[in-house]
Amino acid sequence: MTFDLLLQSIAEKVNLTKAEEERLVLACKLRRLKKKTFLYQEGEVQDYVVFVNGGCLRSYSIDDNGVEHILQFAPSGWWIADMQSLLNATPASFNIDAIEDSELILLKQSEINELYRTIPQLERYFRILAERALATAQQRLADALSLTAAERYSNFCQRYPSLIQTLPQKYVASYIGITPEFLSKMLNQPMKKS
Amino acid sequence: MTFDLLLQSIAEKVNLTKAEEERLVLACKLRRLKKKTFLYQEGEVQDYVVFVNGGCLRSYSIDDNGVEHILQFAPSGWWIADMQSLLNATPASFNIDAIEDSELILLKQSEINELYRTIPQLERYFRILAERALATAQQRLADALSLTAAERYSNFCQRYPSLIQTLPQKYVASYIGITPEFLSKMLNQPMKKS
DNA sequence: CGTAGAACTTAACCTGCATTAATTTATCCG
DNA sequence: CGGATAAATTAATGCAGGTTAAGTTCTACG
Repeated sequence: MTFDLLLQSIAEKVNLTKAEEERLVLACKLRRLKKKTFLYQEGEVQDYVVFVNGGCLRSYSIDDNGVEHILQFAPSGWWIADMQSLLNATPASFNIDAIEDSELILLKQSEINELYRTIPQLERYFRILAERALATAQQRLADALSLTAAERYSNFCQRYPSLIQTLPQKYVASYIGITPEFLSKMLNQPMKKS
Repeated sequence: MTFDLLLQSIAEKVNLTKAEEERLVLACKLRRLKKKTFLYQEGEVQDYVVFVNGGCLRSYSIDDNGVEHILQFAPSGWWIADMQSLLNATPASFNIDAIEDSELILLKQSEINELYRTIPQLERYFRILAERALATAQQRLADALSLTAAERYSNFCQRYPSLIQTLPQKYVASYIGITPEFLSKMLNQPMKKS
């Protein structure tokens, strides 16, 4: 069934009744997204929270020189959104597109707020989700401020061993904050400690 | 009253009854912290969430060379915690100390989880808090990846005009990810655009 | 007040990573 | 399979920001 992965992922954190699960599923929209096509672009208001049911998305910003900076990868089973745009209903400063052909479950922000009223456990689920995402973001920020490029690459490999296998190298470079050229050089040189 | 600022800050997001407010206050502990003294150090488990009732705290990591990297400032009215340590009950990788003499309201993580059961609105409050903090962290990460030091400084001034007035310059340097020497140079040179 | 320790400044030199550009290899798709 | 396009490599050169070190100003507090 299409919503299995979503419901299972929720069940790991909170318990919903069958009736609650059904109500939730009714609020969802399905969408397929071809590789390299956008879900959202900078400047649009992003009013959906996205669960990746299959495939892989990424969110990224584009700087003044046209260089992309990847903020997040969202493989199967992950959520992704531009929180700033979602919470304030302001134009997004990030883009989200598909790295592979993907299948998405969309939940409109306004629907979620409705659901909170009738399914308190869902609010708990998203609280837990936001707290964990915050913990991750804090750690990544600390890493960005204090580690060298080589250490950040090493971290990435440890934390996301499966992504390293499948992602084009240039995306990894963008995520850890260096150019593809420099990553290539690092990997093909007698590497130093760490 | 001591808990006015806390209750007011909660009331901006959700509504608690008087009875709920009282139950919350009963779970709180007060603590004063002298300037430059630690609330937590790296390696300890941080089991409290902290509301700053007066003064100012900061959280920061220390890298292999002994250099401090500030993750967050928490002036009066803000929350601060090491989420990783708090959620997983693992030793913290961040330090938290007082930049000024401060007065703190502490809430133990286990108490919060208890309170969620009897005060659903409190869970909503912390969901909103976590979501907003996440939005901020995402934006700061994007800035760290894509902006120059001068742009990050300019951003900081716009976003935290009051902090710029009171904070020692070296803390601002640490927050935006440069050395105090370089910040000083930037500020005393014919500055470029942005 | 005075003085000791912070905080800030200045300047010379250094380096990690960026930029550019040319070449090679991999991947997609008709 | 083959040709086009994207990804990865290599190498020369450049620069933002770091490092070190010495000097100066600020600030706390006895």
